[in-house]
Amino acid sequence: MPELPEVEMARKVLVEALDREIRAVDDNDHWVCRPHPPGEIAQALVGGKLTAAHRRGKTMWCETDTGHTLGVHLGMGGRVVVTNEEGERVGGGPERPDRQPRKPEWNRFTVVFADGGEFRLFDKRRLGRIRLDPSLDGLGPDAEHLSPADFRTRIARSRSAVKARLLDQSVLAGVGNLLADETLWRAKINPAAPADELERKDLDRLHRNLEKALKSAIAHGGMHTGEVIEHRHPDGHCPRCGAEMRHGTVGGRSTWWCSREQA
DNA sequence: ACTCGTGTTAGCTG
DNA sequence: TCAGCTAACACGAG
Repeated sequence: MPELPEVEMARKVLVEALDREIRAVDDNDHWVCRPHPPGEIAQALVGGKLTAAHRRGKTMWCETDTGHTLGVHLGMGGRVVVTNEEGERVGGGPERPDRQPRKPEWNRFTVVFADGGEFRLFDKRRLGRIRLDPSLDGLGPDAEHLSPADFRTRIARSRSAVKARLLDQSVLAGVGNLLADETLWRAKINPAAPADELERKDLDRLHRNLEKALKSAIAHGGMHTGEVIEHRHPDGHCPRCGAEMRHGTVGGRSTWWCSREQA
């Protein structure tokens, strides 16, 4: 689920976990908490507090008053859950009903506060990740705050497909598969076009449409609200011109584009 | 029954 | 050095 817009919503939930004394931590999921052995994250956090919640791209991290930072990544389908002393969810919108019964083992990481509330990483697929003192080296600047000039030089620095450049988190942080397709569709650029062959006007148009797509997704509650997203399927048609949508693999990911406008 | 997928990363290959 | 592929994670959807 999560791309930059969804992760920003998760960060706001995480704010509800700040300034509460940490009584216990369950860090026993060795995959989600790798490379930390069980107990290592707990030892670093218990007795302290989370003091700030940050985000760059899809990566979140909390400052603490114990000298550590706590990295939180949602992977493909992770969710941040924060509860109050009554065990009620806080910080999110209206709680959407779960289709399937929620299995306790899908809580991959838990921080228990002295007030009885909790912060949990809920993640069925186990693709999320919790790390102590994560390095942000190698993570590009946030996709939301990038100058046109910086965007142009970063994207066009390689001959890879332009979609692969958008997805590369070291180039810019926050663009996932759906946002990449939405942005390229809005800009009418073929996803497989070599990035270093794009003209300046194409790169600037791509940047403007990335900002528009991001702004729209954040305002409407996530990438699923993108204009072309619902047309990414066989028999789908371009919502602008009506031409057939094409499908293929670009940058190693499933990709849909308009056969006429993004030829 | 079987394939695909909103993400990341280490390891391998040409 | 760069670019592309694969496996691993584990579940839901079609």
